[in-house]
Amino acid sequence: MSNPFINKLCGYGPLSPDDLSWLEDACATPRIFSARHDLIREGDRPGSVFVLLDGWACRYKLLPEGGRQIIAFMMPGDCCDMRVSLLDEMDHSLATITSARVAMITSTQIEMLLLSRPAITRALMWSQLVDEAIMRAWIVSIGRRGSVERLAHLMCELYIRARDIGLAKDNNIRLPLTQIVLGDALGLTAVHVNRVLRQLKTERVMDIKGGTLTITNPDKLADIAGFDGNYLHRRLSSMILRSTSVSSVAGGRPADRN
Amino acid sequence: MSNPFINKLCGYGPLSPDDLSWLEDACATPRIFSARHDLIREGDRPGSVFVLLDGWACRYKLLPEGGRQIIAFMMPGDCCDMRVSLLDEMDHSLATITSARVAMITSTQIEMLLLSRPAITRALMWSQLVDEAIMRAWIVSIGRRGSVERLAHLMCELYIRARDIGLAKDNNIRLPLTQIVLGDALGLTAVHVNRVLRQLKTERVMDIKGGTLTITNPDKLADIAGFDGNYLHRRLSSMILRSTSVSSVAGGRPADRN
DNA sequence: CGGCCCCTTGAGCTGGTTCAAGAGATGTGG
DNA sequence: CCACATCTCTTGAACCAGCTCAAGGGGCCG
Repeated sequence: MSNPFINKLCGYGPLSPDDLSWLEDACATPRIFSARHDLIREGDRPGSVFVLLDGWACRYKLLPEGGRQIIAFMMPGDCCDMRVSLLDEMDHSLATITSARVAMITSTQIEMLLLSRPAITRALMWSQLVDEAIMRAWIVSIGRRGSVERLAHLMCELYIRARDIGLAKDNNIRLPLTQIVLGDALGLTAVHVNRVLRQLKTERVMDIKGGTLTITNPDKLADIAGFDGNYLHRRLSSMILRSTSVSSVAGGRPADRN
Repeated sequence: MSNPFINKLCGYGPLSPDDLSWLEDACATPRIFSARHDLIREGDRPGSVFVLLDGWACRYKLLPEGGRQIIAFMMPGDCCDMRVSLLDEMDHSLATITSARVAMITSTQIEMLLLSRPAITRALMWSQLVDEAIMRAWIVSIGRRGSVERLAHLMCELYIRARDIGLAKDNNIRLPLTQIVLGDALGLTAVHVNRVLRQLKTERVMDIKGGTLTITNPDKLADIAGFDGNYLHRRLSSMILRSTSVSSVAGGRPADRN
């Protein structure tokens, strides 16, 4: 069985056979967690780096009043920041969404990696840069996009990411996210997520049914979202979803809004 | 004149005299930029790492429809991610807010740093982890907090950060942000920012006047914001603003919202 | 079979937006 | 040093996107 984490890192730069076997070893004894299980909580001392080998997970924070905001989705191959072990306290939590297979790399292994495995370190840096770029995109979405655009944008992101790790068939991906979870990620109510989904379904743009996302009209979806995938910094794969309408932005205008 | 960047890094771990002089050199020839000047734009190829020595700056993204979302504020001592030079294309822009003195460290210098200056590298990692934590906090704020809490939370963040670099006198900090800029950061309209500010002023919590933020009632501000500063991962300074109401969250509850 | 989520839909409410217009600021050139 | 132009701030009034509350239906698991 291939390791999605290793596949992903390979996409970010060439790794030696030594590197590969180091990674194999590090992932050799994954643990299985059930769905909706906290891997680590805000306030905990970070022990090891989590690498998601199978299933879905998310980072989230809870609010005093009881609300939850999801900060990132993790899918197979994703891992949490390799530098977390520097911190003495987690500032957010990590939980599975589905049941999941996760490898845990100890901080001593990470230390070793940083010292003696520059190629892996570099690949991990890439992967972290992408994760950060995704967070920036979330801030923009939540801050400035309406609910339809926002949901469309997230679907574009998740579709491309799933596609890049070989999880897309036709225009389908597995998307085991309830409307509640989507709401917590998008800063919306589950009720409103439901209405937005219905609208997009009615307009023959996309549909989520039975844990599967089907993108009926990719161009229209990307157009609604104002999606420009450059922030995902994929080097490899060609992209199906490409924005037709947004390219003009890149051109740029001065910093005139102030 | 002391270098706020070096001061900040020193706060994250001990640096040798060699490290210090390396940093001095790297910052030796800063450039001055006028206010509201783009340092680098989305789509540009990143050339060097920007280190803000004086003034304020921000990261932002523009939307197709013309809106702007600010993603982060930078104050003296802050720098952009040292790994950006890995990327072939910026996914966001960087602009000054006030006139600013900024050092530019070339990617070759960064390469050298990564190879031969582990203590600096480590300190930079810390600083990046904090920047990421701040982004997470922004996602939570924008996604789940009402406008008053949201603005209060941002003010707590900026106050603490300014304070930690010695820019606070009493309960004042310089805050050269227009209501438009605040709106672009908070995902709100300038008009509504104005109303929120008026409310907080009327309630004797805080006030922004003439480019200066005055926190009249720190406890109440932190309370409104639901502010818990742990995410800023300060090791050093004691904290004036501490949340009285939020500690219960850390305790935790299972991942039961799904 | 029963219970518990999750999804779905409706109706009314509200926080924040939009539009508009006037009053400070701030800066710039003569 | 004044006059003018251009921002920014402020306030009001109407509107609307998304929320809240509520209630029924469907699917999955024990």
